[in-house]
Amino acid sequence: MVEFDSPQLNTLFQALADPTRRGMLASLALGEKSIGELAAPCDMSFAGASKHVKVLEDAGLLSRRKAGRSHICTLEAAPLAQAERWLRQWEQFWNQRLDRLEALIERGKEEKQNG
Amino acid sequence: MVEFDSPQLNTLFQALADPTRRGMLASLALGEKSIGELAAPCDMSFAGASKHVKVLEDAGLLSRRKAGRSHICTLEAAPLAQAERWLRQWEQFWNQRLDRLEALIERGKEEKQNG
DNA sequence: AGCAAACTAAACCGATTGGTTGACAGACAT
DNA sequence: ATGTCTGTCAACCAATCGGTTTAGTTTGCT
Repeated sequence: MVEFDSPQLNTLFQALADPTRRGMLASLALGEKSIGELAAPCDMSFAGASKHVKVLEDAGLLSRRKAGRSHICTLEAAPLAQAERWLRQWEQFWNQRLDRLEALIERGKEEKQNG
Repeated sequence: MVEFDSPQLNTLFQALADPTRRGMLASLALGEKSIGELAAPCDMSFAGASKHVKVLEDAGLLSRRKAGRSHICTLEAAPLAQAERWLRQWEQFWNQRLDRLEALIERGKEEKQNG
């Protein structure tokens, strides 16, 4: 059966459930960023944004290295890939449903034409 | 740019962040289930499990119909597909990283041979 | 040495979460 | 009619979350 009791997935999905953090990931996809650069567009205190960064780090979604007094963050995509793999388990299921829906629509058209 | 400020994704990932709820989804993938059937393996009060079902329902992940005194739940895969689509945005990014990693490993091998 | 910049840590706050129990409602059986 | 089964709702609780402010640390600048 499908594996669902995974602390990894807990923290991962939890981290992804916040728009501020998803925004940070999107920003990181364009290249490495310091905490300050990640925090700038966030419309909240610096410390607040820094906590979001920590959540992402704890979820394994970013790594950081120190460069002078700045902390440079890099997107770590592996956990995203894991989440995607988990979601893909349902692909067959929802394709079936879509096929059924399509068939239903098709049948509706025919009835309209014939009736 | 990537779209990240989506209330849909907030509730969706939030709903997926709990192992009890992921377990319910897995159970639902095998077929329709009553609330009682979903709650049975949950090791918590009936009302507690019922609240989890409601979270999944609010996230659009399941729909229910009443049959006598039972509520029958059906998995709704569309939101899962949406989440998967969102995650797939990073596919190119992490493939790049994997390629770079692979190149690094390859270079390591060569150096071992030549040095 | 002294000050500013880039962060983290800790204490605090209100709102939400995940769970409980107990009371209630609707549908079925006798 | 009474009781039972399935499920919701409301109240409550501790813990976590998302945010703040204040203080402290490390690094760089002059």
